[in-house]
Amino acid sequence: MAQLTPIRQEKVYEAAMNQLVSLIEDGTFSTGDRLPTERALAEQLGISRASVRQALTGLAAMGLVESRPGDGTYVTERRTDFTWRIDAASALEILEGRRAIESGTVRLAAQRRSEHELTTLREIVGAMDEQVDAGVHPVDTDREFHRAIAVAAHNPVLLQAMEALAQQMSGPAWHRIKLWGLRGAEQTARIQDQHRKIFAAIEAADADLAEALMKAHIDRIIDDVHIAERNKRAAE
Amino acid sequence: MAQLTPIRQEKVYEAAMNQLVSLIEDGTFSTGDRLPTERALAEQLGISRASVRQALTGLAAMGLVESRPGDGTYVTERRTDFTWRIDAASALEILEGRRAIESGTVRLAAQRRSEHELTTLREIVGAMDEQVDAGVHPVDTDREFHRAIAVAAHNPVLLQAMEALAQQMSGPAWHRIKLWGLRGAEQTARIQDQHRKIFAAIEAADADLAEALMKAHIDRIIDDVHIAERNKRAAE
DNA sequence: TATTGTCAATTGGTCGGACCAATTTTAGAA
DNA sequence: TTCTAAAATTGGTCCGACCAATTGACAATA
Repeated sequence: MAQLTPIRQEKVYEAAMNQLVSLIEDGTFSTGDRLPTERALAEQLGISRASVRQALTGLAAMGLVESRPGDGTYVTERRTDFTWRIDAASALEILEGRRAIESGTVRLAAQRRSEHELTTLREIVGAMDEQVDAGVHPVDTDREFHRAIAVAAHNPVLLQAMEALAQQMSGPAWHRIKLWGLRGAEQTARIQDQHRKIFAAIEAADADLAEALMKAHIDRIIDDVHIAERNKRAAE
Repeated sequence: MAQLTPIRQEKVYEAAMNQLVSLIEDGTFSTGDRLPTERALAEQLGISRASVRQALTGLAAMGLVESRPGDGTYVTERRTDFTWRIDAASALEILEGRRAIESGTVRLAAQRRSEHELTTLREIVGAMDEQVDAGVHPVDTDREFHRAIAVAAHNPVLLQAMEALAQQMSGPAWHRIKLWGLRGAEQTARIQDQHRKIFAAIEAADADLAEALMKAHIDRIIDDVHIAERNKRAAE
């Protein structure tokens, strides 16, 4: 006997849902747009408002649309950026956050980096080399380096977390650390050496090594901060 | 100036949805079970049948339940051809973020936890034990556990990062992951065992062990999501 | 002028009731 | 006992009504 497949009767509200999803996906209704009113949709689709509401409820549950009473129904903004509300924190607390986030980030970067991203990183390391040789502190380039790693990790969550922290690293507390801690040709050379090793580990796709190096890198900075705090207290 | 947050009025069908989701996630209604009839739910919840249907439509759109005319509404069995669209990817991204953040958090918690925080954690683990023994899935308690660890880490940056991620873990994909990714007495027992070991490491102030255990814990969940996704594709 | 208050129109949210179609159960007929 | 047809149950759809929130127009007020 032939294999019979059960007839699947498409429900009205499912049909409406599919139609609306198509219109949203092909851009007829773009993110932020307001959909026609429920009553208008009901009329245009030739179905009852109850069915329209079922369809919209489904879309809302999937996170595709959002309804506001008295206003209308809107296509949800595809928010890649969720709010990392990070209150002003001490330099140490931020560094501890970076230690966690960046050690996970560099691990993924070592596994996923593309050739192009590898080239970018190589260029950044080279640029830092030049600046160090010229006796300049590669502050901005350093930030670029860490950001490029986050990009290479191909994870927007971690990338945004890093950027949120980077933004915090411009407060007064952070400024003082640069003055007291990260001065001196010797420290600069040390940091640059760590950068080179981290890049090498990423290039070699050695995730464990890259993670360990990044932890050591930030741990050293944390130590510097501790020393800076101590010097500061002593100076007072 | 004080920060004002817009008042968000919970709609009736959303409240019903949340209540049903909870009951499904903690196993009161298990996979394959038949829910009460719409009319019964309407009466028990004290709302109209229309609102009940909205809630059920939402759950159906998330792939949590399935309705059959003339029969009833059932908690979805493992495979359904309903699209679990975009969200699987973002779920993995969030889990990767958690892996990084929580492994750093638990390390600090092991070093800094106070006696009081230790007591809190012990109580949470105990509560989870009871729930597991009672055959209930400790969904909320699990969240409490992870949050308590972040509190014990004494780092507001990491705590806020964790809460930001926790807030993201409420989309449709997550309900499905909880439903048929982390289901089964076996998996529940495994997870609870991991929780106990993590707590023990924190209690013993063994930061390295705690970090390793937390990574393994989340890696297993990531594996589960991969498996669930693979099952999904295989069923299509 | 600029702010505040008022009112009407619009829109989504909720409700109750009604009927249909599919399914299951029941009761009756063979 | 077995089969069949009616009845009860259940989800699917529709209608009409009212509520509550929002908006915009316009008057009132400082």
